[in-house]
Amino acid sequence: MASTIHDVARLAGVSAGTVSRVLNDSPRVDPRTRARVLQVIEDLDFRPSSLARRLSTGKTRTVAVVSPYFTRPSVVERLRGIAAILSSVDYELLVFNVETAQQRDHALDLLSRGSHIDGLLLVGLDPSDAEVARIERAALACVLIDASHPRLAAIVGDDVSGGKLAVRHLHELGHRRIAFVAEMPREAFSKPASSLRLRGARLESRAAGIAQPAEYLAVGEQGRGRAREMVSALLALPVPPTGIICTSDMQAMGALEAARDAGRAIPDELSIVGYDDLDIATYLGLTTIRQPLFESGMEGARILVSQLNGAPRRARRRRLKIELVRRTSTGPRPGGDPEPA
Amino acid sequence: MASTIHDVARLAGVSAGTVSRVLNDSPRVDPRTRARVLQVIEDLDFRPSSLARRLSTGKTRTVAVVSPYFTRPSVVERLRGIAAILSSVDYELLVFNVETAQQRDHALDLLSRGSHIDGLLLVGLDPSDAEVARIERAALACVLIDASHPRLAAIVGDDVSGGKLAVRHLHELGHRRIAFVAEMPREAFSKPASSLRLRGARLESRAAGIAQPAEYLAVGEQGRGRAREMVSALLALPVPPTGIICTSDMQAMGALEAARDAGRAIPDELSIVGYDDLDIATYLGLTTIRQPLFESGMEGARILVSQLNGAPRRARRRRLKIELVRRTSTGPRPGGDPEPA
DNA sequence: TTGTAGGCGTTATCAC
DNA sequence: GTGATAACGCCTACAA
Repeated sequence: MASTIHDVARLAGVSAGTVSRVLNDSPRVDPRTRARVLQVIEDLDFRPSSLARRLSTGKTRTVAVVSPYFTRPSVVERLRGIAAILSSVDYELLVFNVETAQQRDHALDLLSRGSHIDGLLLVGLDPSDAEVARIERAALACVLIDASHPRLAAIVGDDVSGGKLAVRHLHELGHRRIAFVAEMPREAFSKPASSLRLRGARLESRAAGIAQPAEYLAVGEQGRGRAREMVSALLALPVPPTGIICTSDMQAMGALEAARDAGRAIPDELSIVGYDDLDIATYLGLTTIRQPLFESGMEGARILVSQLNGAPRRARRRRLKIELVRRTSTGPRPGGDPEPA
Repeated sequence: MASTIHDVARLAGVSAGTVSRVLNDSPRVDPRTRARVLQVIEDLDFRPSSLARRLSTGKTRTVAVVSPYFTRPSVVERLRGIAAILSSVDYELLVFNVETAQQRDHALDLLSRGSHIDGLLLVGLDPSDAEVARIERAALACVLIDASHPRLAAIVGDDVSGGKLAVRHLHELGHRRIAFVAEMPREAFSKPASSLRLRGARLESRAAGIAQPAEYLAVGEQGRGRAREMVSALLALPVPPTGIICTSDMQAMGALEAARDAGRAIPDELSIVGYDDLDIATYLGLTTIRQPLFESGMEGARILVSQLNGAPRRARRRRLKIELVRRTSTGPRPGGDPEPA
């Protein structure tokens, strides 16, 4: 049905090779033949089969991105950055959403062997050594976003600093009773950024001489619902925290709900800090740690493309800047005067 | 570098054809040869090149989805439904995010000719007759989601009914001064669902004898920010509306912000209705029209796959049920007693 | 400048 | 059952 390069050749009275040269605008072709060929191409509405071309050249101009829960707002934003870059340089984008360990393995296996992609972008997903070995064997370019591995290039947020920033902010506002709400997905696809943020928070707490009682640490599945439960429990404590630091904005939303449930005024009775600075954060007036999600996607894609263009595949770790965005969900510690430790 | 079917053949002492038969588990192959071949495949960690296979069979097991603004929450949810079905039947998913008319044309052109996909899913995007012709010529299966065309299968929400439902709800609560906030994207990719919802709303208004002054209709770009502006203007009117119907939850968020800005209590002084029932709607307590986004994606993908499996490609329009979800953003008309028209 | 021939890695149609 | 052989549609030496 669809016409081939041979049809064009025949109608233009040239050989298939010549048509191919026109297609790839090789310099060595007579202007008049070129014109003739182009005319026939136009008439036939002919487009070369990208499949055949790929097989022949070994280049697919396709990259795959695999990510757990690609539906999460933070991931979507990264995906958007990736798509923006790729479409600008005319690469196609294959997406794999993985929600179970099995899907994860399947996708990675498929991609590192099927040889129908040039590059791989892993977001929020730490590959195993064996997987990295296969990726290298397949000569695939690969960049990690919000994940890491010693042999691969990676884009990460500065999560430890982010955690520190959050604590410092509350500390400066006079808070001494600070609780943490962290996420620990059921399926651990990566050493969660969450734990790094938590680590930063604890480091800063220690440095500032803030006590960290065990009951002030709540860890649970990601998402608003679970966070709401956990924060409700925190607020029901005999000595509840005056500040709560969440490792994501979604969790912070849950915290806001819990505060509302418990009748705690924000920020007069309770301060809440989120992480990500999603779009809704401005709506919520949420004080949060902003990390450049869109940019992380762009940057990861850029590096991948440069590797695809022949740049050396160094295992460099690029750490993106974060910053605290102060809004109205945080305020001075209730009570007025400093609290005895 | 990577091994081919011939390497396997050689090492197993058979012909490539036989290896191929083993790969596609054809019945007519001696159990012992099969075992031998499988062993070699294992040893070599061999996987057939999907590219070569595709070229040879003409089937790619890949479908593309193209959508404007695939980053919008409602689209993401649909995408998730699509991905769920496709991965379950082992199809790969190529995504095209289009944000300009040019990208849109480019994507459609590319896909309908490159012949490297089996099917096409268009979400929120009405193809032109010419485009449909090309799609048919390329023998591509194609299903529309939240869009329509006389010659293609489509999944749509019952937008007209949704608009009616919203008006009926406010009417029953006693409201007589009802304003509409609709979205009109800068680039019109499809006859926006928004306008259908609006139509339903107007029909119901007329039926209920509700006046529809021109100043009660605000149309602007999608998104929270613009809606906030438009609603602020509505609230500043000499005779402001007591109820506002938005054609999306994002706009409803903007409306809530505007109400907050203007110091209007929700729902005591102002009722607001959204559309979509996004995840945040529960957080906001937003009364809204729920449409099954995830299901629409699944259903669209299902139909596409069935077509790919040989089902007839009928241009059937499947209309998904919607329902009103009542929450706390709507209440009785302020003032108590009925208003003189 | 252009044509020819071989190859990319499979599958499919024949014979044997 | 299994092995040649010819597609699939393009690219790219190598020749001419």
